[in-house]
This record gives sequence, structure tokens and C-alpha cells, in this order.
Amino acid sequence: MAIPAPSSQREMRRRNLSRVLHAVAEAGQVSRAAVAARIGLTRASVSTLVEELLRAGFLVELGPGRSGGVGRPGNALALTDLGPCGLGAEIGVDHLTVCAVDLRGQVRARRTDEAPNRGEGPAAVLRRLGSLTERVTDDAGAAGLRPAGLAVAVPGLVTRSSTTVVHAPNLGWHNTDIAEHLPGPLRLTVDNEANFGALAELWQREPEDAPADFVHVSAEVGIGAAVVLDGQLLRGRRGFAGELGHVPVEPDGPDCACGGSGCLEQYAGEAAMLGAAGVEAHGAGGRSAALAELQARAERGDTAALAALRRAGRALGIALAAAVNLLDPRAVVLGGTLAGLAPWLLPSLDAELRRRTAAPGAVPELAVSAIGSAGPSLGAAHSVVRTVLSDPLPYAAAR
Amino acid sequence: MAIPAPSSQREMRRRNLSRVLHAVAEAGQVSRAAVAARIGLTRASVSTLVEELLRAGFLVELGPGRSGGVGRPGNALALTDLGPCGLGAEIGVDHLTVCAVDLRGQVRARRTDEAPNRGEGPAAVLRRLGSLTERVTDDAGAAGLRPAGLAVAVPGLVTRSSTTVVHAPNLGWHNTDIAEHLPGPLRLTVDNEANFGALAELWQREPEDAPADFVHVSAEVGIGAAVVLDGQLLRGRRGFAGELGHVPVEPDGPDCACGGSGCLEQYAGEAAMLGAAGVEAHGAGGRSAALAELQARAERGDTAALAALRRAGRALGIALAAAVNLLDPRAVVLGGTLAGLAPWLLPSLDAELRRRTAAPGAVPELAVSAIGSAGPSLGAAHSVVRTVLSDPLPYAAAR
DNA sequence: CTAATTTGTCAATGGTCATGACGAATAGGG
DNA sequence: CCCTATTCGTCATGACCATTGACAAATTAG
Repeated sequence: MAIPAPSSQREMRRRNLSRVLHAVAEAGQVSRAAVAARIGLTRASVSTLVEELLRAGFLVELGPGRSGGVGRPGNALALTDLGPCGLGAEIGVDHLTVCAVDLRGQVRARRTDEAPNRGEGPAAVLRRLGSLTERVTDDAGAAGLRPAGLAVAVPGLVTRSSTTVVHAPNLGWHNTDIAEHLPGPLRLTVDNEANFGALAELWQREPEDAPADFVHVSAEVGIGAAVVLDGQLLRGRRGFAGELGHVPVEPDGPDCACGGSGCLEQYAGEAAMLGAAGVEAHGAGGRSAALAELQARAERGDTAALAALRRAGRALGIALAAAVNLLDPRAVVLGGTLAGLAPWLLPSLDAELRRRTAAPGAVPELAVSAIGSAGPSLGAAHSVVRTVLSDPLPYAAAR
Repeated sequence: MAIPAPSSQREMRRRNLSRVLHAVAEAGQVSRAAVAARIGLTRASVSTLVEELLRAGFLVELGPGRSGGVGRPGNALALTDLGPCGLGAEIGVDHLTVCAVDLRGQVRARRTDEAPNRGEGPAAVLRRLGSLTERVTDDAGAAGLRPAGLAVAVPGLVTRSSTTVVHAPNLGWHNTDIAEHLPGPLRLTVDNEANFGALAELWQREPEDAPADFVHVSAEVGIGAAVVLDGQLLRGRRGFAGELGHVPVEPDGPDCACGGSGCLEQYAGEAAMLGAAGVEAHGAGGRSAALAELQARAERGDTAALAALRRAGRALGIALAAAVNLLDPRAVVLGGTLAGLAPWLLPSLDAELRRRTAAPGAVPELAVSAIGSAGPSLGAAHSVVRTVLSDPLPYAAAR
């Protein structure tokens, strides 16, 4: 039986502070009275909560604001654009990215380091990541921001609530503890890039309406997915949830490195698509050049490319049908490199998914991510912001 | 951004009352001091909470109890076995069951009505269910119990948080609102039988350790599944999650009524298994007789039966591999009619699932449910008990 | 029998939100 | 221009609830 969260007086206060912050974050600018109506406390209570948050430097007062209707206009509150910020990093196969996002969700600093990380070994890569992080910290500092934590997105499996990368085949890392190689005072979080990418998507979609739930497919070298249900990321027992790439598509299909056969990656993985289309995978420019070439050929109407993409779309549709039947999400979002190929993938994907969805009317909306390649690092940085908003006091400026 | 639950003082009190009840429910018998240690409040606070729960008739004092160590022995508390109880009903294809479960989780009354419900129409079936419910209510009343609500398990899709059955092919019901045909003062809940069956499983497993997460496969006429993650039932956007029966197993396999092809039900569904084994499905005795015959033949070593079960197990392994790769559950539990057939299903199921699980070390434990056919009604009744324990005051005896 | 330990309760305390009233700031109408 | 209605923010007051610290009761160990 699920035991409700601890409920002392201090807890109540903490939660209410957090609720005020979240309400302001969602609305952008709101008066105290509007916050009170939003979260169900009285104006008086909200006043004292806001005062504490102003003093601690999380909120700023923008002065008497909009004069929408009759009555005294409210004093608009907003999250500060100074003070705490979240740092998000992405370790890609051929790049490092670090960005800083303020409490308002704005990207305030960002640096990238293009270099092959494959097989470089964790120590060297993380040393470079460390210095990149320092530079971004300096940039953020110049803008008046102070990092509250660092979240790192990794293309591999990460044990739930730890900083250890269990298995990252595309980097050649195994059981690597990031914290060990990345010293510093920052609170460190590590998770799969697909998970952080989905969080970025969630963060973009959310203002609209109810808690989002969707399956976010984020293909890079492998095919990952992240499942968001009721606004919560589904992690699984060990943190290994979302391995869409190894959902069986044709049980007797080609063997896969995972030990299975006919996994989705054998049809819609980068290597599989390039191979079926006849694009040289290891030409000049590496992965991104090969993918660009595939896209170009599809645009030209190249038969082999179109067939390869149709086949990949069909496989994606079958694997996603499994996910949709199991999870009943509201939407399926294509991200990562699949976003650019979506025009050619979608027809067969959609047809296959539609006819295999069992429950009547449960066919999810099919969407293509607009975030682009920055998703994981943005989502990572935002996840830090989120933890600050969920329990602000420990991050108050030292005074 | 997920907004934390409301947090007024009344809410805090409600949550703490609930936390005390849950602590007592888990421990069976505990002293106030042990409860305080368990839930992190002071002994004094727990004392006043317990006093309120005693007065409201949810707890009873058993008198000075165990003398384990030095010090004054605690005064043991336990949930009452009088007062509120939960009613759980199951509408099966060929039976109706209603049971009453007290706060301690004991089944205190139970009645079954064997009769074909297929195609009978909701009005007639629910009239019989109503009178069965009344008889069980009387039984419970004779034992000093007072129903706090009724939960109904249905073999079909139920819209999330409503009482409407969208689609129950095996009953022939479509868009049927149970509340309309089942009048009465009882608080009514309706959900899929697979979901309630999984809750029964959860309830049995839970005392042991951390919040369970598992996939519970519960085959009756169709193959349903329920996913429990972190002790929470996963319902999906519309409440249609868990349609394991229509996960694609062989994309080019036989057509399925759902519109897809090669769905799991075409291999491991009741009709498919009986057909492949050459058992006459519509002989005397109906479904259960046919299944018993299949099991008997398997026990005798009948080649066709063994092959059919091996094939079904392989298909289950493939479909469950999809679920496991997506969800990373701790365990997979076979329930419903599959439990009896498990000895012959498991070898191929296990092999297939094991080799197709991508994440290293993420192969879930494979278990067979021991609850038997009463699962859904038990889970339903328990779900009512759970809501009482989660917010007891509205269910206090009128005084 | 005494000391140590644990339990349950009591009275006092402090923190937190709710209530109701009031001044401040605005729009609309005479 | 003034008056009223309306809304906002704050203040004093009150109610509620967990916490604190102390103490009596009940048991074991010595």
C-alpha cells in the first residue's frame, strides 16, 4: 500500500512554497491573488509565502501590472532571471554540449565541443566535459546566475537514482561512475539521453493543458524511447525502461547485438536504414553526413531510400503498436534523427499503428518534435530547474 | 509541471490519519510508539491521531501486548474487523461473484451466481448482480460489517474514472453505463478485470518489500494485462492500458478481430490454443471443460497439446519482451487461466523473454499467480478498502 | 528492590493556514 | 469630479495541529 508522503508542518510549508513557485512558473506573470485562486490557499497565506520567496531571491515583483478589468490591479510576480540556474550536459557520440537554463526556462548560456568521444575512455571525455562545464558556469556567472546542479545526459543505460552508466555501447563505457571522474561541488544527476529529451518535450508541451502523457522516440545511433505518463517519467525498476529499440518486430528477423532477433533497431536503426538505402555509412563527415545524404536521396525520390524509409516506418509502427496497446498514451512523438526523416516514415508508420491499436478511439496523436538536437541537454538543465522549484529553500542564496 | 497535492492544514490531518491507518494495516498489530517511528511523527501526535481513529471506529485496542524486550510493553492497535468493508463484484462471461472484505483484508462474505451472461444484455445481468450484492450485504451485515462502496470488475474496456463500459466483446456490451442499471446508495467503481486482478496480486505481494512493480497477465477469454509500477496501477490516458492481447507477435500472422494481424491472442488466446491443440471448444461444459481437457492432454504428454502450449508460450515471451523492454518491471506474473497451464508455457516463454531482454540484468522474475479465479473480485473489494484507508473520515460510522 | 528502558499522555509552545476587516488602487457611472 | 463597486494586498486575530519536554506507568535486568 502506497504510503502518502511525510506530512509534518515543515513538509506542508515546503510543499506550499513549491506550489507557489510552480504556479508562477506556469503563468509567467501572476498576481498573488491569482496564485491563491490557482493553488487553493487564501490570499493571506500566499502573501506570506511570496514574501519568503521574494526574500530568498526566487521571485521578483514587477510592479503593478495589467489592468484587465475593474478593481485594483495585481502586483505581478515572476520568477527571477538571476540567481539559481540549472546546468545540463549531453555526452554525444561526437560532441559534448553544456547549457545553462534559468528558473524561467530560458537558455542563458550554451557551449559545444565537437570531437569524437567514441572509445576515448571516460576519463579523457569527462575531463573535457568538466572544463566545458566550467566555461558555461563562468558565462552564467557573468549573467548573474549561479548553478544549482548539473544533469548529464548519456547515450546508454543508467541505474536509477545513481550516477553510474551501466552500459553505453556507442561510447564504449561500462559501469562507469560519472561522479568519480567529474569532481566539483555541483549536485550531479545522470540519466539516459532519451529520458532527458522527453523531459524537454514535456516542458515545451506542458503549459497547454493537463499533464502530458506520451511516448517519445528519440533515435540517435540506437533507438531509445522515454515514456511520460501523467507528467511523470517512467523509469522502471532499474531505470532501464524505454528500450523501444529492442522490441521484437519480426521474431525471426535478423539477429541483434542484444541477443534477440528482429528487434526494431534491425529495421529502423541508423545503420539498418542507411544499409537498406545503400548509403555509405562511414563516408566523409560521419553519421550526420550519411543521414543528410539519406534525406537528400529521399527528397529526390530515390527508390531505394524511399523503400528503406517505408520499411523503417512500418517497423516503427509495429513496435509502437506494442507500446500504445500497453500504455494508452495520448501522443507519440518522433524526436532525434527521426524527426527529419518523418515525412517519409510517417505514412507507413501511421497506417501500421492505426490498424494495430486495439482499443477503439485510442489511436494516439502522432507528432514530430520541433526541439531538434539540443533536446537532451535542455531537458537535463530543465530537470535541475525542476528540482529547485520543487524544493527551493536549500538553493536560496547564501546571505 | 506537476503541481504537488493541496496542502492545507485539513489536508495534513487527513493524510496523517491515513498514514496511521496504513501503518497499522501493514503491520497487523503495532503499538502507538512503533507507528510513530514508522511514519516519522512524534508519539504524542500519533496518540491524538489514534484516539480519533479509535473513536471513529477504524481501530481497536487489543490491550497490552507482546513483551519483547525491556521497557513498558506497547498497547497493540489493529484495524477493526467490524464497521466498514469493501464489496467487490466480478461480471464474468459465465458467472457473477460478489464478495465482502473487511479492513484487515479478510474475506468475510462471498456468493457466486453461475449463469451465462453472454449476450444477456446489461439490464438483466445487472439486475441479478444487484440482488446478489444485496444478499452479500446482508451476510456482511450479520457479521457486523457495513459496505463502504462497491467495485465491479468487467471483462472489457472501461473509461478511466467513470462507470461506463466502452467495449466488452465477450459480454456483447458497448457503451453501457453500469451506474444506470445498478441503483443504490453505494459508491460505485468500475474497472477492467485484469486491473483488479493485478491489484489482488499487489495486495498479496506487498507486505514483503518495496512497492511492487510487475506486469500481470490475466487471460480469460481474451488476454488482458495490467501494469503496476511503484505500487500504482498504470491506467493510460483513457484507461485502456494493458492490452497485451493485441501486441503484435508476427506482423504477418493471422488476422485478428481488432483489425491487426498476428496479435498475441492469435497464438495464446483461449480459442487459438484450443484450436491448435485440437480440443473441441464448444463441447459439454463450455470453456472451463475445454481448458481442463487441454491441461489433461498436456499432462498425458499429448503431442499436439504440448506443441500448442509451446507455441503459445513463445508468443507470450515475444509480447512480454516488448513489455519488459519498455517498462523494466521487477516481475512478470501469469494469472487467470494461464496459471494452470504455466508448467507447459513457461519453458518457451522464459527462453524467448530472456534472450530478447535488452538491458543486461533486467530480466524480470517470472511468477505464477496463486490467487486463482477469485482475483478480480478480491482486488475489486480490496480497492474499496484501500480508498477507505486512504481517507477514512467520510466513512466513519454515523453517530 | 533498584536502575534502566520503553510506552503513552499531558501541558505548553510554536508554526502554519484561515478568517474577517481594512486601506489601496482601479473602472464605470452619475 | 465624486461616488460606488470591485479587486488586491495586508494585518490582526483565531483555530488547528505537530512538536517539545516532562512525567507516570509498566516492564526487564541485575
